[in-house]
Amino acid sequence: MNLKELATRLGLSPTTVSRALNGYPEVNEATRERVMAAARRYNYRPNARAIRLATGRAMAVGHVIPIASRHEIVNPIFADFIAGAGEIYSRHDHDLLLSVVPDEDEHDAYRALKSKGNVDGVIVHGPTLADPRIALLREIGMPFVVHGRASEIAAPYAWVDVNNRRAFRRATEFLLDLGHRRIGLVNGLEFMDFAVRRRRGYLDALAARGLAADAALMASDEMTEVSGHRAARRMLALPDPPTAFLASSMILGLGVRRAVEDRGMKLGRDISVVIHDDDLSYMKNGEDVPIFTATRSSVRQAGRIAAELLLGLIANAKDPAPTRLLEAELIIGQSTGPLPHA
Amino acid sequence: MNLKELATRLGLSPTTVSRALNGYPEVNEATRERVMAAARRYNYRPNARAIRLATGRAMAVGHVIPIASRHEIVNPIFADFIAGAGEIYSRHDHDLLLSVVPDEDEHDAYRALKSKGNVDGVIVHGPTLADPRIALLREIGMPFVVHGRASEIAAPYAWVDVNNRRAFRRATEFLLDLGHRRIGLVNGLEFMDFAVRRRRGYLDALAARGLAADAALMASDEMTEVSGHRAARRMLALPDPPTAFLASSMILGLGVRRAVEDRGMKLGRDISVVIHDDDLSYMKNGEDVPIFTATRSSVRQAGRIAAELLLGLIANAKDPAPTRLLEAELIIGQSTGPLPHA
DNA sequence: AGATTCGCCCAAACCGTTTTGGATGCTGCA
DNA sequence: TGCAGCATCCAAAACGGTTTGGGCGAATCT
Repeated sequence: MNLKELATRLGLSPTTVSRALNGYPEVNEATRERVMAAARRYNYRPNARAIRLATGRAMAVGHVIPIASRHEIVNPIFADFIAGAGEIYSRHDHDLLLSVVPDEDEHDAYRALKSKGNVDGVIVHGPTLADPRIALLREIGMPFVVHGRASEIAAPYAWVDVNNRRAFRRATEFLLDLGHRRIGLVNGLEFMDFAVRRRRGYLDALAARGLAADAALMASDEMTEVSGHRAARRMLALPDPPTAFLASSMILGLGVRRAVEDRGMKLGRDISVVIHDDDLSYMKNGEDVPIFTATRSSVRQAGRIAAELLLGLIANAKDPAPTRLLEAELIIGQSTGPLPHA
Repeated sequence: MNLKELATRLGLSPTTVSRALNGYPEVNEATRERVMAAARRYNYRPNARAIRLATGRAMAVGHVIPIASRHEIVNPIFADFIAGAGEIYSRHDHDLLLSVVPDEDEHDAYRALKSKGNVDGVIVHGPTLADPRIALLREIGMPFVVHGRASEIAAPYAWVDVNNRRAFRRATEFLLDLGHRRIGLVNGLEFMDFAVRRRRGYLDALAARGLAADAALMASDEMTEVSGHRAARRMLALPDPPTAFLASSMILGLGVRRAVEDRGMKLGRDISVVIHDDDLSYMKNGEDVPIFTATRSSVRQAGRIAAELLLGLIANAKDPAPTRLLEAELIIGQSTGPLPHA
């Protein structure tokens, strides 16, 4: 069942039927009803391929997820971010196109997306400090919103980000207030922008109290349970080990906890840990009382916001690039306590 | 730059250019070279929207991910499965369309996908025992591959699944061989097919040794850290607590571990735990020596296989439904040990 | 009453490809 | 020489919608 057939069945022209269905004003309300009814009756749904060709719009947005060829890690926050974004897309009748590409092919992927015309815009995930994708997308004229920021890029662009620096500054201050002086930072890879901001927040807090940073207490690696464990174990074996940790994710935090418990110590009593909690649906930080003290910011909500900004940008590309800075809340859980006196 | 313009620039008809680019034999090899060169030079890429309309194929496959409205949990294995599948799709020039829908709208979502024609086939995730989507998809004539199976559906359909029953039987036998007699099962929701099969495997092993199952030692809930913790805590508080656990996922296992350590016990010494390990990239089960003893099967690999089967099915829809049963390997880690004598 | 506007509808062009059904000229063979 | 066969190319018709640019009668204005 297509437009033409529906039109002949109704004794109308395709033009009128199209207009009736799309809510144009120049069609009699009675015939509109008639058309609507017939469409429902014959279960007519306009062919998406034809619409896309006719309108020149893809009615779709792309998410390119690069797979690093060395360490093939899929970002675990991805699922929740996409769930949030997808919610918005389907509400606006847009499709979500996922492109999984080896990271060396990423630029080609964006160019192809543009010239083949199968998306109207893209979300950029996991920006680095001077992420080259931003310049590329501007160059090829593809609307985009970055999830995160790229500190070293001055020109304006659209983004949604958590205030990572402030969050980690507050978290560090919280630990300092509890009396901790040796605080280990278990961070993500520091060519990622968010990781750099978090370290900066941590250093800010130390500096504000006149404390020197110790390179041995700062780890930067992939955000897996295993690497969290490795980093914490190393630090705990130091002659002057940390009494508290700051971990960049729940998963890293789980690794830290394992390292702590391997040494027969107890979280929240012997060792304090604060994590950043992305509020992942499958990785909830406890039920009523949080497992970990955490800086929390829902990545799903970030996905929703990013999607909304992008759709807005697609609708009128001339708008100035929108930005949105989300504040993380500090929630107190069972994993922190005052510095135990030795 | 489009076909027509490229054609006039070359002094050829669109027909010939199209054929040259698509490798049809009825075009002179010299002119083909010329066309190819020009296409590269002008960076011409055929418009995907037009191709789709002209060929009637969507060149895309859909993944519908239902969001349960009550518990809004995104399946954490999703990211890795999709990464695997996406790898195959991009190799075959297909797009991956993600549809995030509230689960009560899922049927509509499939129908819409079909009648709007924006995919050629779909992957069905997380089948239940008598999953209604299978009948629906067959009815509307949409090629599909199920990730998992639906035990109560007799008619043939395409699927990729792990041998969950055998995996859990082996895991249980492994614990029994270590001397454990009270083994707690921390399972997923048992309207999910995989969860039922796993319980069956567990029960098989018990029955084979003439052991009675104890309902108090079987939990079934969402697969989150928190619910793993809750289930294990409850069981450990029993008058006759388990000495070993079988957990349906790494994340559940982490919850179990927390419950064990909450009671001051040590994994692998006081309490044994075997998990099912989906080999998620961000949740590796240790590096050289596995953290958990586990039945392992890569969900990413399953994604690759499912994608390949689906593309095959799309290419010739008349083929009999392909199926693939993957065996999990049992890997021995640090989380299991002989029954400590009381 | 005649001119103008308005409400409603339609024919045809268009989007950018693929595909159908020839057309043309050259080669080879009887 | 005549004709079939082949290699190579092309015009035009799809694909299924949207959009442009009217057309036509009835209502409104002057």
